[in-house]
Amino acid sequence: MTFNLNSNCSRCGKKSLLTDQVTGEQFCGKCGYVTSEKLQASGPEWRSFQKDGGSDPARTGAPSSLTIHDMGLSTIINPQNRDATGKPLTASMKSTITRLRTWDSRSQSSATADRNLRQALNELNRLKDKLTISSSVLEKAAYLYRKALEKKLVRGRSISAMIAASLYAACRDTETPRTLKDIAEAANVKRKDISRCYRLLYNELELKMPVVDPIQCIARISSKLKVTEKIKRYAAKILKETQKRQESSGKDPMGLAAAALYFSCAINGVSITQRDLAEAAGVTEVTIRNRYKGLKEAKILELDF
DNA sequence: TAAGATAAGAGGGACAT
DNA sequence: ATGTCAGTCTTATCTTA
Repeated sequence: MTFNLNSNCSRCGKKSLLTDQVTGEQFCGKCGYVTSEKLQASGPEWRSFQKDGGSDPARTGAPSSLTIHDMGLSTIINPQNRDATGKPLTASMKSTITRLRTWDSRSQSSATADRNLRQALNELNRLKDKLTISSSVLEKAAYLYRKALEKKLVRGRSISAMIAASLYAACRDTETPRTLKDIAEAANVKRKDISRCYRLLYNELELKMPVVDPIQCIARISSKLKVTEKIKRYAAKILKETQKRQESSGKDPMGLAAAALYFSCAINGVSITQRDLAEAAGVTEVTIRNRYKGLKEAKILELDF
């Protein structure tokens, strides 16, 4: 969308004519009067992505036109539901993009920001497949990244670290149990970098995150192991008790859940090695032992549920 | 072989300077 | 802003049952 300061609105007379980049309509920003429905051929050539394999950055933009103040480089998100390689988007990505288009049409995004966003969304799409993320979480992640972009938080940081951090934040917010480690492995970015970006998002966007519930983690760990419902329920009871006694603050929720499961197995006569449990939970055996020791010292294990 | 113990090192929060 | 401190978690190695 761009200002056309040379002409006046023929209804209200104000110099506030705007051009819709998609339809080419000219309308007045003050009174809404549409002055021209003629399609001006200044729309971007989206073909360039699909034809050239998308690797040439010089060909990613629209053809510039001097008739518009920004030379036609103000962008919209590609109205075709295809990714940068020309493949159709998945259904969940489609809804994400649809929402972003709405945002996009309302803000004057720069070409670089748009390119950045597109690259990030590509990465996000990749992560979704690796981590099996639901579409609502995905949208949240895209939204957060968008906010980060607006606040210029991405400058000087890697796109993949930032989009991974956005995804992690979205998972935290929706109580989807994914650890920093999970995401770091999927994104091929160091855990430390993602965590730094996450903290940045957390502070700058003033996010309020619910604390990770270890009970949620039980399901996640036991899905990788074959564990009966009974054992899961027992482990959940242990965790509820530790939460009640404030034994759980500051501890890795995955470690807590793993220790509770370990004990639950022991009580129910199921033998399971700390090693397998540690692997499924993504923590070390030492951590499980420490949490287990903590449970013993708190006498939680002496309770009869 | 599984589990426990110990030690060194990393990263981040709280708090003071 | 910067440094220190206590607490957590990880990695590695050794010991114990």
